[in-house]
Amino acid sequence: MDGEAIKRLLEGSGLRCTAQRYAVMAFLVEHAGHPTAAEIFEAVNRLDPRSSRATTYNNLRDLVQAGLVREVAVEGRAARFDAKGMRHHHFICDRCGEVEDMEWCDVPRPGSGSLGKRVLRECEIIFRGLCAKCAPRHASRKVS
Amino acid sequence: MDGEAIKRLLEGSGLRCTAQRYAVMAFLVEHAGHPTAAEIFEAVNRLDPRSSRATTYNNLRDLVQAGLVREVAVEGRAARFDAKGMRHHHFICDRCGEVEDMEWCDVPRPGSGSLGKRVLRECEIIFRGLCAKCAPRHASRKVS
DNA sequence: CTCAAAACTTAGATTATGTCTAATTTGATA
DNA sequence: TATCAAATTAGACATAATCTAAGTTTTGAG
Repeated sequence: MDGEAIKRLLEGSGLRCTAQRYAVMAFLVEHAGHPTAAEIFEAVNRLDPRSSRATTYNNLRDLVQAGLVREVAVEGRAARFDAKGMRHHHFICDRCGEVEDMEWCDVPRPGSGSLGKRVLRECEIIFRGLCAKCAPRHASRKVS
Repeated sequence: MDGEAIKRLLEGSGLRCTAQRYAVMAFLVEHAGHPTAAEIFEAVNRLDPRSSRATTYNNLRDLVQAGLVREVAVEGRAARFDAKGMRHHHFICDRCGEVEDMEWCDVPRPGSGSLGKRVLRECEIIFRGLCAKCAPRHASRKVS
C-alpha cells in the first residue's frame, strides 16, 4: 500500500490526513507485528520527532473508531494494534503476550435466541497457548 | 456450589483455602457478572474488611494460574474475571465494556499447518457489538 | 482572500490499574 | 509447642492511558 492509498483510506473515513496520523497508519500498515502504543510512538518519533504521546493515543483511538485499525487487549499487558487488512483471528501467547495472526475462517454465529436484544458487529476467535518461540521452553518450566 | 465445594476446589488445585482466597472464589462463583478486580476487592471488604488490595490481586492471579478463574481483557478497560464453570464464549459491548456469557459452541480448530510450532491450549470466540442495554440508544448516537 | 470555527497537536499533569517490597501473620506439621 | 513456608499487609512504586488547557493548522463561508 503506497502513500496515496493510505491518504485515501484516511480521508475516505472522514479523517484528515495529518503528518502525525499518516505516520501512525503507515507504520501499522508496514508492521504487521501488532505493536503497542508505546512502540508506535517510539517508532514514528525516532527519525522524525513531530508527534506527542497524546497525539499518538488520540490518533490510534480515531483510527480504531473509524474501523481502520483493530485494538487487541491482552490480559495483563498493554493493548496491541494492527491495520485491518485481511480478516484474521488471533493467537495470544500465554507466556510472552505476543499476538500473531491466524488464518481466517468463518465463525459460527449465535442463534438469534441467544443473541437477544444485542446487536452483533463482529466475531473473532482468540486462540491461546504458547507461540513458536516459547513452546520449546515449555517442557521444563511452569508457564508463568 | 456450597462452601465445602469451594474449599475442595481450591485444595484440589494445590491452593490453601484461606479466608481471603475463599472470599474471592466464593464471590466469583456467586456473581457471574464478570466483575473487575476493584469490584471484587470492594465487595469482599464491604462487610468483612480482612483482605488487602494486594492480596485480592495475588489471589486472582493464583486462581487464574490454577485454571479455576478466567481473566477477560477488554480494550481500554479494566480486566474482568469469572469462575470457570460451564464453557462459554464472551460478548463484549463496544459502548459500555460489559462482558456477557454466550452459549458454548465448538470452535473450528486451525489446521496443524497454520498452527506451526505453536502449542494450542484453548480457543474462545469474542463477539462484539452493543449489549441489550446499549443497543436501543444506538440509532441516534455515535458509539463512543 | 480573510476570518472564524473546527480539527488537530502538544507538554505535562492526572487517573486508573496493577505490581512490588519488606515486614508480619498464619497455619501445617514435626 | 517450635519451625518454617505460605500467605497477607500497607503503602510505595510502575505502567498504561487519558485529560487539560493552550497553541497551531486547516477548512470553508462570505
